[in-house]
Amino acid sequence: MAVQTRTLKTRAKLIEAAQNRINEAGYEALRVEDVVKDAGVAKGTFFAHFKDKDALMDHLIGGEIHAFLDEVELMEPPKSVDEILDALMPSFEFMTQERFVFDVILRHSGAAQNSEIGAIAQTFIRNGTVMAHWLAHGPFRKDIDPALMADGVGAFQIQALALHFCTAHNGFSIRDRMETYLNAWLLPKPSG
Amino acid sequence: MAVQTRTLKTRAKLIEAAQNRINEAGYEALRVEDVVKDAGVAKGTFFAHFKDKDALMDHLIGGEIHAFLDEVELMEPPKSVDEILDALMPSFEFMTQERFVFDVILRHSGAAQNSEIGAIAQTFIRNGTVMAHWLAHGPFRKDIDPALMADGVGAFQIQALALHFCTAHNGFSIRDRMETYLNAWLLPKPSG
DNA sequence: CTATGAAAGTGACCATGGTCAATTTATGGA
DNA sequence: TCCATAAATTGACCATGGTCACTTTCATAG
Repeated sequence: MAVQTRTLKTRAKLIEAAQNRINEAGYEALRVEDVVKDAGVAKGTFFAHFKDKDALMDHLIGGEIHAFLDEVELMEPPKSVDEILDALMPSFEFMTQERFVFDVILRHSGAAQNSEIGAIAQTFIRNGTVMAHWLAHGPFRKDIDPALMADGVGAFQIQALALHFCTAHNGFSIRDRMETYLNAWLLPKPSG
Repeated sequence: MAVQTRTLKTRAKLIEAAQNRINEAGYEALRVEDVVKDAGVAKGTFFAHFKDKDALMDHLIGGEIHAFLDEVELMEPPKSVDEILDALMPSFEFMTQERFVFDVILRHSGAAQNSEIGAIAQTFIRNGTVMAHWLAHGPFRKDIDPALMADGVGAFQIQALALHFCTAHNGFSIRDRMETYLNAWLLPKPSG
């Protein structure tokens, strides 16, 4: 049997309720119990729709990041590290709004450990694709595969975000740190 | 008043009980209730010694990693990417034994968000120090600060470990992936 | 040796995510 | 229209991490 309209409606109610709560009080404060109460369904229903609370978080946070990527994909390939940073900063802002959000992203960035790939993991893949295309067409090092370059940008992204939450490493903004990383990664000058 | 002997004994009992359980059934299966039962103390006592379960994990996992670093610090500075990998692999093995372990490490790698720095975060700092020293004295690129190089190695480490748990990225071993990363990061050849 | 205040320890209790046997609702065929 | 089956939903219940008012133990001043 195909999925019923009812199912889609319930799912929509759950997601809307969750989003509303998050808009009010942030991601960390979200409680499954509140969501099902607002959505007017039983607790068990929630878990029929989402494997666990984290799956909902993956869906919602992944959705936000996908929206940023929609913007990013419309851009011209950047011609400098600075232009790359301009493109990345909006999503960085989102990812650092709450430590909790970044933790969810971290947990899910390496893709689902088992089953199918989640929304956040998808954004990383999508990000890699866009980035590889950009890097292949920009004024950057040519000695390595653009996919590898993109992979590295992803790694430095995580690093910069992680250090942002680290009390020992303040004083540098994420953008400044990323700029240092990307210059060293994309524009190495080992001879000079 | 100074800390009492009693305190140290209780703490030791808790840690020993936890370590035994972990040796039996792994990190993920650890239950606070089991630990306090084995240690012969009340649940509340556990939380008087550790802020939360994660703090115990940080202590135990951080301890293991510190032991690897003890070995690493005795080594001669490596003369190639391959030798760096030889030095890193043992701890990689430990970090990938359980997805759960890697998640704990990820959560704590960026140092404590608030209060004082945890054991795992310390290992990252220590690792950075050793690595910077190595890189400064090895046949690697000279156009950037060794500390920055070390920082990058850390970022690629996380990336390689994360991808190891990603079903979409199998076929490459961690070591192979790290080798690719480190060659591109430490020995760039943008001209050729 | 005893009183006293601080440190350590206790366990009933709470918060919250997650499960599952039972129930209700939808769908398609006879 | 009615039945059989699958899908969807329910909510009591469980697992487990974490809290806190209270009790016990310790160290030291007098």
